[in-house]
Amino acid sequence: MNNQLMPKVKICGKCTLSRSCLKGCQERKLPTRSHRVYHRGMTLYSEGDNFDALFMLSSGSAKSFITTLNGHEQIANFHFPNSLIGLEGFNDMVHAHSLTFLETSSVCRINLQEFYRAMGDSGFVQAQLLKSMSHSIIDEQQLLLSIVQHNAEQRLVKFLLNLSEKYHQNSLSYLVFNLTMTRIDIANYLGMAIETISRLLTKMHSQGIIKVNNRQITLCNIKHLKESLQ
Amino acid sequence: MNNQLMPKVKICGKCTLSRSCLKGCQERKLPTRSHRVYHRGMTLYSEGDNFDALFMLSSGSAKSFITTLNGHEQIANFHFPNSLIGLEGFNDMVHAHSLTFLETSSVCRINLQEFYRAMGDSGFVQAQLLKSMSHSIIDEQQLLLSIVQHNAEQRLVKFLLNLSEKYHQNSLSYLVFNLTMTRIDIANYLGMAIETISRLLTKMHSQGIIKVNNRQITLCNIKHLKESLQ
DNA sequence: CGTTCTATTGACATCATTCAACGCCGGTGG
DNA sequence: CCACCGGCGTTGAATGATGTCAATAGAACG
Repeated sequence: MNNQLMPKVKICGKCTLSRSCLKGCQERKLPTRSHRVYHRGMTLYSEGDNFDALFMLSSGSAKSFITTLNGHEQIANFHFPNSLIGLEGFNDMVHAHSLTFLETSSVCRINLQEFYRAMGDSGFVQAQLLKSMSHSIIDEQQLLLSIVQHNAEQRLVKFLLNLSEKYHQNSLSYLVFNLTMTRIDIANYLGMAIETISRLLTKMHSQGIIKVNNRQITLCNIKHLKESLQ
Repeated sequence: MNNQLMPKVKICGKCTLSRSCLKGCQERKLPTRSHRVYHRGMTLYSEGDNFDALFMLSSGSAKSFITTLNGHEQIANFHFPNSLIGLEGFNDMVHAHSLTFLETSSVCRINLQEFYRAMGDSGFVQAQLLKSMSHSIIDEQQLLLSIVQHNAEQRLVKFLLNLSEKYHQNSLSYLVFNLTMTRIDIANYLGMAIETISRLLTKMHSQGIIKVNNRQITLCNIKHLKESLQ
């Protein structure tokens, strides 16, 4: 049902592990890259910025959002490690979103020119990029469908299960984890009132399905959660 | 706001016009292609089918949808001429959707192997594909945002404006056009009850903002429609 | 240690769904 | 040609889920 793998592009097997991948990448004619650390609230790029690089989130988390005409921020996506960031820039070569970090995060910058070169050299890189973009499309659509045909509680459950899965993919506990985003962010993302989020969390907590302790969530009954999505 | 261009890949300038593009494509080492006509209700591919080709819709319209566990059909997208179809297949090389036609339509099949070859030969083709996929991502997100932060009337208005724009891009009237999908399809797509669709259309009709005559829609006051989205 | 952001809870209002009845239209068969 | 039927669309009344408003409390940050 929601066994969606995060988009992954393993251009350089060492990248998510260490900075030493730079050398390896050069040897294999793969894009050179530079790592950098950002802190909560910092911005990687803004809507309309020139699109000259892709980014791989090595650790931490971020939100990408657009700003509507009336100045309202609308979150389009949350990002977790091993997520390739910036794919929407290929459309008209400027970033369609802004991206800010939710916590201290490490990012790997992949220069676009070098990325193109790597794509030309390697069918593998090319296939991985297409796969990644294709996956983004499917992911978006999954989210869309889940919002369209689920009620508020189901949306929230689905959100929690997706988070759980993403943590799992990064070898973290999928039963106990911390929300790196505020309820405001969640409400914004899911298109609900924060009061509704709060009420639903409280309700599920008192039903023993989950445990809520500020930002820390424990999934006590995953089976029940999954079944509630039908 | 919603000046989203349809994804377009102009590999062969003649393609949308005639069958003679085949020869031209071969000369330029571009993907060979075969045209075919489908009628209302016919299926191009189904969820899980092997992904071995992309498709370009030359004329007509179609819907792509997934089938949920309980057998419910959920529409993910409507497609109009010059739309590149099947991009979600790159993820795991099977189609993630099913696609059926809403009316008599003409489709151009682009063999995947040849498409890969063309991508290798031509940076232009490669760039156009990336652009197209990137555009799909943005499109999805736009839809998502509009659903998330708009009420039922605004969603419907946005849907009509998007349709209008797509017709415009295909050199058809953007003020008067025919819906090729049923209200059931629209309701499904927008995540609303068909009764709500019906009521809203009636309401806007009686307010003189639009005219509704069965499947024919006339936008009488585009300015007002756009403003209602804020 | 106070200010600001974030989160919870209750009372109330409202928009959208659900259920139900009915009309329209096209196709099919007697 | 008419009668019947099924899919599509409209309309009304009642219900319910979710948003809004308001008050308060807790957490985070300087």
